[in-house]
Amino acid sequence: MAKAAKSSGRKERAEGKTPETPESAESSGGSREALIHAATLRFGEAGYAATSIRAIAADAGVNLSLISYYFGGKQGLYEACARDIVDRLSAIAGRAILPFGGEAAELPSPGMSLAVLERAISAMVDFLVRDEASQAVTRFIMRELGNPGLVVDILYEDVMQPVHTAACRLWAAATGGEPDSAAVKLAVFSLIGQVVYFRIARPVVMRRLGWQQMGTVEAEAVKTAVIANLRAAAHAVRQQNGMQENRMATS
Amino acid sequence: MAKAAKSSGRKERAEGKTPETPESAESSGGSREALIHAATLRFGEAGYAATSIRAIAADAGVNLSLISYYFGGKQGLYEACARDIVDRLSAIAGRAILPFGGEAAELPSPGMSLAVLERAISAMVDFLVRDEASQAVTRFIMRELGNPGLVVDILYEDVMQPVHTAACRLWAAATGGEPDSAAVKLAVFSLIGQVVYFRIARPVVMRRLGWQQMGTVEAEAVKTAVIANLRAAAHAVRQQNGMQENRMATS
DNA sequence: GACGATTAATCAATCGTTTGATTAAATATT
DNA sequence: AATATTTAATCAAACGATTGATTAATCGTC
Repeated sequence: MAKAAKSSGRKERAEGKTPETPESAESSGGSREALIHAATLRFGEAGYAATSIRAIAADAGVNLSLISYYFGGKQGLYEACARDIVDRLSAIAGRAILPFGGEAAELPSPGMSLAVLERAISAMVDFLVRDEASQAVTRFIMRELGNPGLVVDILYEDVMQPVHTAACRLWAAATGGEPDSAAVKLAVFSLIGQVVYFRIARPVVMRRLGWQQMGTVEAEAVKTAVIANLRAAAHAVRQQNGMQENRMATS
Repeated sequence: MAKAAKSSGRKERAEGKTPETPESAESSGGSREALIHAATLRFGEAGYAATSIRAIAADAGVNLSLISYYFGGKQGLYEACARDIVDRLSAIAGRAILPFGGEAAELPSPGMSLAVLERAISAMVDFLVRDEASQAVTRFIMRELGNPGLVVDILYEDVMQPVHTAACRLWAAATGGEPDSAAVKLAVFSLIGQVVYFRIARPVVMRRLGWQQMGTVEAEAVKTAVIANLRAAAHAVRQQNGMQENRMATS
């Protein structure tokens, strides 16, 4: 918040001298990347305030002062992590759903649109619920959503908004609705929400289901449940919109 | 963690004298309650590490040392807040859904069971998505879910497990299924997840929908979307279970 | 030798906690 | 009833530890 102003007008020292994102990738011995990697894990696990830059430096195996040297301070390191996460997620989304539902994409048939959505949901479950490596990223984002600021702005513009818009176009194509209508947007949010919740409430879900882990079979069960809801909702909306179902063998 | 042992074996002074939960409610001038109230807000907003006990004491208008005096320290105060939240939520759940789907409750007809679930979802949206006062509580719980510990254990046993079990019984009664089956449990989790997500991703949802606030009409739109999914899913499962629909005017 | 990268040492600030004293109320003793 | 004793509640002050940040010196390479 007031940190951006502070980091820009700090002293004379860091004034424009901070090697902000050395374009030449790994100019150093990788200290910069090691710091971002270690910091993303730490920040994701415990949050900003609970994480000390000493712990991050120790994890990265570099000296404490390199944080100020490369990022101007703790806040700058945090923002670099956020930028890194946004870039990674943006890259994933760019090749996952945008090619099918993006602005420039040719929309598939209703049946195919639904199938594309189902595969997207499936991939989302694998990433969010199963992949252990995504835990830190997920928590990082959820924490930001708690105190919406600049990071959420960027995340929304670069990732969430494009993905949600693409999903809305697919959903509208699948059910016969207006892609920009509130009903479609809310329906898509509901769909996403189910998956996200299985990530957030994972310990509760596992406990209630008696699961010892979240492996292949458990993730498959989650997919089945969410996709069943997706199909049921699509079917209901189709009928409401007077759309004819093209019965096809649902695997 | 090591705090429990420490607070019990402090010195001679507080040895067993720490007024742990003075049964006589407001024995003091309300300092204890003021601390819990202020701490719940602060902890909920910024998290444990980011909150200083000085800020809490200032909010509560009491002296700093009273935190150690009443709760043995910061950790003890945090746990007292968690206990307080669990108690409040447990009381809400006790009169919201347990009377209809609880172990001892007489299960309503399929149609009525669905209606009860719909009303429960509606109340959940009002509390989670609309009520501003619930924000701190919600964040408090989500943070705990991130690092599941003793608090999550208690929360699960006293609130989540009973509520989810009751909802499963209602869902099974409404769709004709086994209340203890994995499919039913996951379906109910999906339902809850939709509502919770609208709370977590509130800033994103509002932005995407172009909403300036989350008032009555917006909450109503969310309810409509989630309940539509509930009905669609119930309809699909009913058909799959060879259950006959009793068409009734859906408002 | 110039310069970017790295280091150890140190800074002031803030943290949670502890201390000793003070006040007011309750309890016991006379 | 009056007095002495004990207890609970509150406070200001200080403590040691840790925090993020900064400084000046060193290293390695071109």
